[in-house]
Amino acid sequence: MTAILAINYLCIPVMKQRTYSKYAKEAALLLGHQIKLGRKEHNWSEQNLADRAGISRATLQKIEAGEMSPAIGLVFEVASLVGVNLFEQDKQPLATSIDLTQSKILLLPKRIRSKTKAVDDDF
Amino acid sequence: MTAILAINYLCIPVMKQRTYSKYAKEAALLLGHQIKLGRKEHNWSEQNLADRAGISRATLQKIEAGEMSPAIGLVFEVASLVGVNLFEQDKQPLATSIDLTQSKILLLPKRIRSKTKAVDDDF
DNA sequence: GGCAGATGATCAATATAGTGGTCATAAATA
DNA sequence: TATTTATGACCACTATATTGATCATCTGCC
Repeated sequence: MTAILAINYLCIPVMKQRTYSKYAKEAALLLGHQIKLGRKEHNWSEQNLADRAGISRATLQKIEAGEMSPAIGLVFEVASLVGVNLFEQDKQPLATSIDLTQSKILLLPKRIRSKTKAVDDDF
Repeated sequence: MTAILAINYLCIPVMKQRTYSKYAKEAALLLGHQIKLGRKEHNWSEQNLADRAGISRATLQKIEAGEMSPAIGLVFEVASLVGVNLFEQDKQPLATSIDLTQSKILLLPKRIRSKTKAVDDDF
């Protein structure tokens, strides 16, 4: 019994332990904090906002804590509910920026051909 | 044989079919397009960028397509790799904005008490 | 034209996120 | 102060994301 539990504990949870850049972690943390602030400004409890977004309170807590695991759709949905501005560049509607970016993509070649063979072509 | 397949198709995949606001969907789409643009400007192939980020090419394709399911940590990590500016407000380092937001949160009451009992206290 | 590499798409297997539930504790209101 | 509600934290279960692989089809480059 104890042996089996030990085996489970030691062997089963082989996690990948992904790492993130400092910038990515800070961005998620900032977004989470802004959402928490926005929620409080609306005078909404965690449960209230979670219901509005159609997610569980546990997930909302992860989002507000700036964790990296929640789905980006859930995070953006909550952010939009509390009025956090994603991409507030130039006060344009997002659709305009989408078109602009898309047109820039179309100017570039459809496929990228790497001249070298390795993965270290930046310096 | 055919009957079993029909049962599987009709009954097993009972999806929740989550809905998202237009704003959230547009934000994800814009971010995905900006990442794709950034990747091409670096002359990186999908596989190349996926390797740098430590994710699979399939996941990167979802991210660039602006899908809502990828984890926010993966999206932000890829965005930082290609140089997309999350939260470019005021050219401040993100840490400064984090502190600023945190201090605003601390000014508000620690717990929110809703006066009404229902979920419709906004108008 | 020919080809090596890039992209689009799909799948089964597995890792992990999301949920509903619960508990203890903190703190706003009466 | 008493009470009611919000928050923080945890758990097992289920749904879903992520992976690695594969295949077909394109496309930049020689």
